[in-house]
Amino acid sequence: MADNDLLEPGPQLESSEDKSRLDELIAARRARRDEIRRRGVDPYGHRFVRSHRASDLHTRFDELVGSDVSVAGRLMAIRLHGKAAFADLADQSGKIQLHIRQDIVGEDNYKFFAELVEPGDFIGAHGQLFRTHRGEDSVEVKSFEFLTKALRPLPDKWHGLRDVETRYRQRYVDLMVNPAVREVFITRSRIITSIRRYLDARGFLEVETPVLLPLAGGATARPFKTHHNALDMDLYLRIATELHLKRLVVGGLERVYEIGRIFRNEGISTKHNPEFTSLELYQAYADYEDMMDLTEDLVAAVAREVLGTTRVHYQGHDIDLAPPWRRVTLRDLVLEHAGVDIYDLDSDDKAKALAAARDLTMDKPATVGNVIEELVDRYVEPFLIQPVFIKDYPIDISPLARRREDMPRLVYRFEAFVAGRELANAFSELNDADDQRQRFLDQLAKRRAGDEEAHELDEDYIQALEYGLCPTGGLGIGIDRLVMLLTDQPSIRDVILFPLLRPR
RNA sequence: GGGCCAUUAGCUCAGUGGUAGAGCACCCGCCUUUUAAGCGGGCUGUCGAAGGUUCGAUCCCUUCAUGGCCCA
Repeated sequence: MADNDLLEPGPQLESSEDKSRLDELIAARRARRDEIRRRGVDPYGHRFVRSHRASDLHTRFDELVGSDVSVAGRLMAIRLHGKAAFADLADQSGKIQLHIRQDIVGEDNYKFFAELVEPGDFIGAHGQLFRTHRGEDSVEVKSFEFLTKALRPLPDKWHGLRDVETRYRQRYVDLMVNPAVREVFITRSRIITSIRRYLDARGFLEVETPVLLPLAGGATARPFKTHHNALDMDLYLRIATELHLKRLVVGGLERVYEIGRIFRNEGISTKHNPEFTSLELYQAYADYEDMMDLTEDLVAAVAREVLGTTRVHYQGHDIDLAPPWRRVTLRDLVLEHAGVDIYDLDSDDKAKALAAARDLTMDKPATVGNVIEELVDRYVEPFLIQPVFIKDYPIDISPLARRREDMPRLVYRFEAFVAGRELANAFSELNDADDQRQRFLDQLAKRRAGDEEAHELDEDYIQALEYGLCPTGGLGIGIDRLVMLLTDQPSIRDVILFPLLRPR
């Protein structure tokens, strides 16, 4: 490369009267990119063969010191010292310091680096691993290749990017400058991999069921609506995978699961994003007690594999996910914390009276089930820090769960709570087609009474049950909440790469 | 849906009824083991948007936008 043709002073910019500071910074970087081209170097390189990742050079330093290594990444900082320079090179694994000496790389290359390479750019470097006087593992660069020019400046090297809105809107910037954020999403990926490994090892088959449906069922929620043009037909985005997965069990796939995106047309909060990821699994010949065993074992196994421990720290709480988890009936818990015996709530009128007496804020009709749920929200949830299974739910809020023979107003259903939040929901599946039809009809009645979230009647699902669904246990786990728990993140937006925001 | 808070340079943040500052980044110079490198010099703004009050508004008022927290 040529060593002449230095940049014009104050690179190329005449006046900045109608340009913002950012525009000037970008223009200056563009000018340096063009200068790189003039010197015969492609500012957008093609490939580079690495021998190691940055973190390898630290963890295997004793073994690698003195040998030649090749690393590539984004330059996060450059410290020029006259005829030598230090630079921090970041790849996904971490950072490694580069030392670039004019007497080693040559005057032309050194000038190229000092004048045209800046933080944000990608380079690949080759050289000998050593440790500086101050104890920093570094690569003494013998040669480097320019790989990609960054036209926009990086955020503050010390404070990083803090602005929450920018972090979500420009997650790529968040990821490049906030290593802890990167770590959360790497952990998220490992969690999901670990779940798959766990289930695959136990004979579960991963399947994919439709997202676009003529009717959205399987949960209590409002769906998103869309339209298919060729068929001129309204479609809904799924709000659960449940009904299709159980159809597969009817078909003879005895253990199935799906990890997939669910869409619910509801408010946004630190616990809710309109699209989120669920795990649902169904196991033939199992019941909800088996699902409890599976839930606690699965969560503990994932924690052990991903974190190396079942003891997690969540927002100031020390939580131990090791089985067995406490198992308690909903009745006992509500009695304990709210002083209400839900067995006495045998009519919607009584429920309504209780809601009024307790000043419960009901966003749904004050039915027995809804009032009990509200009692749990208000009086019980905040105390459920350690993992607990709450079992035996009211039938009217559990239209897909099998009825308890001994207490017909309850079903074989549990929810698992950890850190005050629902983590899992499971039941012994209702497999009596006629009972299921009646439950759907009851839901339709609720719909007519103004409950927009009540279930729709799914004729084809009933038909599937009529062919016979063997006794089956089913389980749903909110993946995002599990990730929040295992990464100690307070908001669901911190575990979703691109959370929904209003357009700018 | 309601309440509170925030929005100032590329980033992180101060600030005042009299037309705006710091650190980092950036630019110029010096510097061959630094690491928030250092030293010297320099540049940088639709103060979220629109109205209003005022001689004068980034500041006070209203509305709106976006985000955050809490409540529903």
